[in-house]
Amino acid sequence: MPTIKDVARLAGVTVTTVSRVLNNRGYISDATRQKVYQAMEELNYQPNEIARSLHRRKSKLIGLIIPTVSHPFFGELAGFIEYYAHLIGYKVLVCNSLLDRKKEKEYIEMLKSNRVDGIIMGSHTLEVEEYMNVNYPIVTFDRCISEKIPYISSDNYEGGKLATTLLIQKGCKKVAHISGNLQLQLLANKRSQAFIELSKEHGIESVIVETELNVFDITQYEMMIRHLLEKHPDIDGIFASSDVMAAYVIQICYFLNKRIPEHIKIVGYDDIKIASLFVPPLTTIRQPIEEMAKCAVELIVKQVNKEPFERENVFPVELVERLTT
Amino acid sequence: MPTIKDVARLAGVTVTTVSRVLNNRGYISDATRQKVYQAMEELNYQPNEIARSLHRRKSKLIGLIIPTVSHPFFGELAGFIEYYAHLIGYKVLVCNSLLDRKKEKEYIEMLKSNRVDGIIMGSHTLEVEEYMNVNYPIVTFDRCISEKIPYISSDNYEGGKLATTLLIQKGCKKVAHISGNLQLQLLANKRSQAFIELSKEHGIESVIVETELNVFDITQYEMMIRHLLEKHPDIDGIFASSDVMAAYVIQICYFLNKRIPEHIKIVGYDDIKIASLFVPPLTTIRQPIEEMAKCAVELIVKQVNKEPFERENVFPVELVERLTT
DNA sequence: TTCAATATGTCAATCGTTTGACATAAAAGA
DNA sequence: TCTTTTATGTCAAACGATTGACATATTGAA
Repeated sequence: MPTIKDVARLAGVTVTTVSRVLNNRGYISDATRQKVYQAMEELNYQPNEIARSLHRRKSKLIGLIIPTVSHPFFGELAGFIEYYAHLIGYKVLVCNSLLDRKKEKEYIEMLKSNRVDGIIMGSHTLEVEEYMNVNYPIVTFDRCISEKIPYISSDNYEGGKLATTLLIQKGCKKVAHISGNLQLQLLANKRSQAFIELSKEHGIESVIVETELNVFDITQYEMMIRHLLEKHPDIDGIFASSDVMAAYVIQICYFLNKRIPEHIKIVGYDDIKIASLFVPPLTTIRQPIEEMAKCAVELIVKQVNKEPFERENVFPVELVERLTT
Repeated sequence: MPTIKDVARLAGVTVTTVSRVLNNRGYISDATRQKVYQAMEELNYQPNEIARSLHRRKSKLIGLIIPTVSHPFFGELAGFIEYYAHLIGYKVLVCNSLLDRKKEKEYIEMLKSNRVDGIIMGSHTLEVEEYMNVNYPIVTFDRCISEKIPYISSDNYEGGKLATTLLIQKGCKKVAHISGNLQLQLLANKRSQAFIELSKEHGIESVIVETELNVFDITQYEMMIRHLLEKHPDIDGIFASSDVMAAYVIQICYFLNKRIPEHIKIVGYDDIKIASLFVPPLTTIRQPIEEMAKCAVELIVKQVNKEPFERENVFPVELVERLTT
């Protein structure tokens, strides 16, 4: 691989000059600039970003830790994060924690070693204290870690409220909620909180089942939902805390010959792309994933540049009514 | 951030010694080793991987270029690639080309600048020649670029054959195929080729519609499929070249009151996780995504280590029969 | 006692780039 | 003509780690 020296030699100038054209600083005549460009072209020269990073002590790298990019919600989130990062010259190092505490910790260490400029945390199995000595620009999804660390979330309470209210309005007499893991101190728990409060407020019978940690044990999900519907055959409304979860519900209802929305109504959460392709198309609470992703990148950049930023970034949620309610 | 010098100072040894314990080379007494570890602990020291990369001229970075991680197939692929890369100490830089030629080129340049150890290409809008001066370990998904570059694909012809044969066996009289973009020189085109040959061989009427490049124009897909089914209302079997595409088909059939599988049978391709959650659950051709991802990482590593490797890596495909046929 | 193995230190180059300080020379403006 | 401005060069340190060559000192074993 050619270095800046090779370029300098070929262009008949010094490395200082090459560096000057590379970084647009100091005086450079057009003639020299052209010579240098030509030499770079000829050698197929690419400045070594590693050396640059080392020197300027900025890697232009953002670390992204999520449960897994293969989950549609996080996949879309990661896609947008990478999109907005790329727009401003940042690269994204994707880390799939699989909600494994050990991996999550390893990844944080790894990202620190690689001197990423910031970390976006969308996976939260670690204790709050563990973040204390991460003296990095950091942004959190759906979890409030400390006074200093900014977080991003959708308006979870409002989302839970919209979902629950819709079910009640549509005439449900007994509603169920499939929540995420409530042990983790996630802001998403407010969805469940809203569900509980609203159904109580309206005097509607309600039941909650909680999801285990291991996100992708398909048969386990099936069992759980099946069990729920068999134990409470009179459930006529379900608020699932994610669209993927709602997909399970829809399918099980199909096998149980419960017609949607006649016998049972379903509301999801997230509004991932494929939710509109379910049969029937899923009514869900839309999180503005793109805006949230953009915000995450901006929050990292602001911290890098030592600009002021908002700590609380709660995004409005929207009820997208399709055909499951 | 503390450096190796700070550690040396605190431990009362030289940087050479610290480096020796860090890299496990030369003689080191247990006592010194402990002192050094303690100093590292105390300072919360993380060796600077950027400096290391610069010196050893290996970044332990793999670049992954795909259309977008938010597409379920590529999301799952990316997830597994990251998983296997992480197992052996590699990190993954994810690049979403959005099938934009310019972005794809930019990303290749960027990855070269960042001196990634290898590139996994899953997005192919570029001309073959453009790859010529990528003198990197490289692996390709579903495209054969040159004599030297290894590629990975599923047994596309066999997949197309299995799908088409199944439709015919199940009694379809007029079958349709929704292909990807056939201009791109992808190996996936063999799915279409098999479809054409098999339906002709069995004397079955067939029709093909081709997908445009812009992957995610939802309404466009809908229009296309709707148009297809309206123009040919007697189609009773569809082979979609991806599960996502099949999801569109299923939904449109639902709206058109075509019952699946009674009136029309559908086969997808990929077997993404969510395909089993469709209603009805999708019959599809399974690509062994995990094995393919593992292979991609291994092929990069083998090239990095200058070990011999296979150029053609075609993975067997499996018919997963669910309820749409 | 002597030799080898073990343990650590010293020194400096290297990876590829940036940058500051300074020198020099040509071109341009007053 | 004299002074700026512009254009380039020279030199060397810095970023943070690795490594080879060599020196020295302490062990322990023969």
